Amino acid sequence: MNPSSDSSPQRGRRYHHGELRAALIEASFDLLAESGLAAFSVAQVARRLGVSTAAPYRHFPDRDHLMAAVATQAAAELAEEFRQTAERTGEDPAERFAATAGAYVRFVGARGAGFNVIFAAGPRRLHDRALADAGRRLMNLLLELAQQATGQGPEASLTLVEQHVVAAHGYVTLYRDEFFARRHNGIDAVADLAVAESRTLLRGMRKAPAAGAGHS
Amino acid sequence: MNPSSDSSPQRGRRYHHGELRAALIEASFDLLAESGLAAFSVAQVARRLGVSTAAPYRHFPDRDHLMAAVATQAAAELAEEFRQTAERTGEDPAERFAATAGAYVRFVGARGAGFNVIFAAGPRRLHDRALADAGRRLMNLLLELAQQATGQGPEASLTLVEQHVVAAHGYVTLYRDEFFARRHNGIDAVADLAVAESRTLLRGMRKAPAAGAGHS
DNA sequence: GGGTCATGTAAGTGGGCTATCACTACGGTA
DNA sequence: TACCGTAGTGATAGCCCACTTACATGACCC
Repeated sequence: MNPSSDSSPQRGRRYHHGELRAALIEASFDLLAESGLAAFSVAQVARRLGVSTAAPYRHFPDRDHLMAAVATQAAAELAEEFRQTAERTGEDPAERFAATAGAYVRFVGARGAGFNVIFAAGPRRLHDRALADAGRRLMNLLLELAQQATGQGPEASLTLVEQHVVAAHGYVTLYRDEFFARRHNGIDAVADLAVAESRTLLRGMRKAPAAGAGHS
Repeated sequence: MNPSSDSSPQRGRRYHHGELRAALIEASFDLLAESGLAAFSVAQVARRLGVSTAAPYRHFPDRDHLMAAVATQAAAELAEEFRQTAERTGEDPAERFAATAGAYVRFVGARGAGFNVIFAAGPRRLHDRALADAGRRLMNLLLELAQQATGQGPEASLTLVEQHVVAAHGYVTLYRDEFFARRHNGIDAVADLAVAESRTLLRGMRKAPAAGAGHS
């Protein structure tokens, strides 16, 4: 009887997992994708890997440090996703920018982690340098794509990025809450809605580029 | 020693609270506003009222029924808020519609409950008639305002409502996650952003009214 | 004044969570 | 081959939660 056949671990690992740190982060993504941020727990992640609930604390001092590691990786993956999506989309800068909204929705659908995790309060309190840098790089990438789309400076483009991000994130969260249950089924349909919204935003902005928030 | 001076209850109530059901709903709003949906618990609500943790179960069979009552009231209050906001805003139907985005952000900031609560999975499983009706009325009101703003039929207007709602809700959630911490402080600034986004959406839609989600 | 019943309390059950502690298995190296 | 440090285990403390049960209170009605 090969021990690899009796339970969860692949390659017959028995006592030492070997790459538990990386496995914890990966399992965290799975848990987030399946159950959401509210249901996330260190114990669940450990159980999912078939390892004792104390094991994660060999690799992360506490829950927030694990979350920060997940968030940092999410930011990096998301940036790469945006880059590839823009590349794949073609030459039109407006379409390249809009396409990232769809990429965001699909990414969060598949990985469970988005801006809510990357900018979450817990990990943020740690002042984790790697996480802060990854978050900044992600936003800068979007800002760059937005500037190409608008042909305008960082100031006006930042407004567009915010609107874009907020809308995409709104679609994801309301999708998870089953707000769209009846009308649109499947993450791809919602991703298309987010892209459409981004296009609309850009059109509306071109029509009145000086529109800001400024009154009240 | 007057008993009214030793603890929380006003008017010297001792054993019977008298209007605990309504008080539980009201305290739930406070808790949601302060700590968010993830931190909501029946025990916290009870403690906040200075009442035993078993007391709520005299009025609600379980947690989800309390949440459903809160959600129903939130939907009704929100509808009233939208109506008053539109009224107060003036004659321009586009502005009347856009203004509801700001009202939504401010309402969720103050009361802690929005579409995430109204359409949450838990209460929805109860098939609560009052909640379902209140949610429908809320969406119909928005749809009506949107039709006046676009001058178009329900189909195209429904898309606008979705975009509008998603954006407003996105602003609220990312505001709570302190996404805007640096640039914009205060719920009013974020509310203005949501209004601006709604205006932009409407402009963009007028420019290309046939834009749907349709490709994938 | 006495009974009744809705509405409250105290105490407890069973469960999940974070995190710690003493201990153990194993891989690599002298 | 002996041993040592890394990376696991199991048990446990301390906390919070949802919900239940038996009992206490007091408002209202006769």
